[in-house]
Amino acid sequence: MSIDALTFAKTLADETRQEIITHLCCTWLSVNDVVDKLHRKVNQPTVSHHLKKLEEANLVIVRQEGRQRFYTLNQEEWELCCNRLYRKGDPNQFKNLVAIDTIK
Amino acid sequence: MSIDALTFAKTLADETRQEIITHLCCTWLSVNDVVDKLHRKVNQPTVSHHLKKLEEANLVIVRQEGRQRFYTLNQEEWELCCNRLYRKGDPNQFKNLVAIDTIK
DNA sequence: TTCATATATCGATATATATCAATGCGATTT
DNA sequence: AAATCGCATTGATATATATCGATATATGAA
Repeated sequence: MSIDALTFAKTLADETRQEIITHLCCTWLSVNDVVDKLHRKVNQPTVSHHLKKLEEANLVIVRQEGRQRFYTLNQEEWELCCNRLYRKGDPNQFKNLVAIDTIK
Repeated sequence: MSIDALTFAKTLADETRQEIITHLCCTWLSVNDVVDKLHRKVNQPTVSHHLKKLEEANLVIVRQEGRQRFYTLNQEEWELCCNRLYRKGDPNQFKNLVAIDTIK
């Protein structure tokens, strides 16, 4: 099930999470990899917190391997959410805002 | 000048504002019109607050008429922001996240 | 001028959440 | 078994902001 536009927006509404997303496109990174990518501006628990939020929003996929957890962007979900925000020429495009959690 | 992805997300990350947006597509509404559309779930100062946020994000256009102010969705800006979040098949699409305020 | 209307602003409050240090927990290594 | 590593969770704190009542302001009406 796909998340609604409000959850999508709330998940994106944080600078650290946006930065994390930019690093998770087309790659699998462990939690500590992400911490490094952020140049240690934030600590590991903070990264864990954000990854959890992203996972709850279905915007990342997780793969456990030994004692590491690898994350990558869920591009399908990303595309779904973005397309729901805007479809060119569709007069009903804004009906999908706010309270849509019944899609797919 | 167009807003960056973080401002866009933060502006959308509120249920009341999303509801307001759905009512401002293709119509001009006064502040009190919006209050009515929201079935008075929130009061006029709250609506004023949200409209100001939307105006600061360049997501609405304002037209003053007498003692009323009419708002409508800025569809160009909306399209710009959405397209910046996702462009199918563009491997660089996520470079536009986080800190883009230099566009146009 | 006085009154009413439309909206913005202010001050206060409540709620959400980002962040970190400390710690817990499971998996691997020695 | 003991130590270590990777990550999650917890508890505490700080900050952001949504909301409202009260009030200010500006415009139009009487």
